[in-house]
Amino acid sequence: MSDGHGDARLEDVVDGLLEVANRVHRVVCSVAARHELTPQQLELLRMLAVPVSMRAFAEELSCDPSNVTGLVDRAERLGLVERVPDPSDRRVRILKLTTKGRNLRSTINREVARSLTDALGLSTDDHAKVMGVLAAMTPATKHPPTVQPGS
Amino acid sequence: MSDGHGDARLEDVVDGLLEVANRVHRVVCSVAARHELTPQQLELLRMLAVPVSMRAFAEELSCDPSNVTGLVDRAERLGLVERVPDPSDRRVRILKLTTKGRNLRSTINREVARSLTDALGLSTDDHAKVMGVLAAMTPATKHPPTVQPGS
DNA sequence: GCTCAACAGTTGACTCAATCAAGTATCGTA
DNA sequence: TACGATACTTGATTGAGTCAACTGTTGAGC
Repeated sequence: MSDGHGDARLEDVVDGLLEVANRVHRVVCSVAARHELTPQQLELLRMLAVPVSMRAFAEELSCDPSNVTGLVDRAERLGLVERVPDPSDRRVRILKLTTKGRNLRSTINREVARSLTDALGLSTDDHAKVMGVLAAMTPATKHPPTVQPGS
Repeated sequence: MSDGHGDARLEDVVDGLLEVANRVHRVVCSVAARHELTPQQLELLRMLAVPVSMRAFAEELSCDPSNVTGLVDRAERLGLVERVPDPSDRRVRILKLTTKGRNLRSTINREVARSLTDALGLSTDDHAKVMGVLAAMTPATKHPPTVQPGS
């Protein structure tokens, strides 16, 4: 009976956030499983909208570069990504989705959106309200591409 | 420039949700790491407010029971939980936090709350609004104890 | 031009998480 | 008492993640 949530306790907010994060994660896992991917491979697909170096990818994931090697090895074996040598620096490998990877990415993004709204019971009316709250939560983490379309 | 979020696109809502879930996860990982725990061990501590059987715990996690065996083995080795035989059914092991586990649980809950509000930039004023949205997202997943206090 | 430190990525060893299949012990019931 | 179902464990296997040590490449100083 949360009629007036004016008395929202911190503990409840925290529990709610962890609960929602949990549900989101399960949705991601189930969509991934449907395509015989691991959640990390799904995440990799989602993040590779734009090609990046292994290095940059490891930083986005805030994980060890050697972890990315393994991730990409497996994704490459599935034909989803490729390592393209960077002509301007022969140390660097650029990660790029293959055609198969791009197609799967679109499919998955659609399915995640659908499953997520479904699992969280988000009506279209809620979107604006949710976005308001989400926007307030993501202050400085907006990373717009910052790539020069020219070059 | 999200001035008017009346035109919130589904894609943005999904991205926002995944982003927030991601941040929440990182907060959990960092608090866990601070206490030399894995995120799963932290989750175990959080979930064991009330003792449950291995079986029930596996179901809450929706994972294989054998996974719980490993999880609990490691947590037990750290002195955080114990397996208590259920006198009414000798097949069953009840998972219970030790004193050390309970103490660590309180500490961690406090730290998660603090780090979470910090990482998401949640002012106290936001709590009510956030709770409103969260409550709307968690329709049927409220699992109140359902235990008979009388027994 | 040559040297050397810094950097990008990989490898190997290791731990944890997770799944599955098969096993042991216990329970309930016919 | 015998048997199927249940609770948990074990062993094998895969993926994810870390760390330390390695290979190649780059770039700056000399």
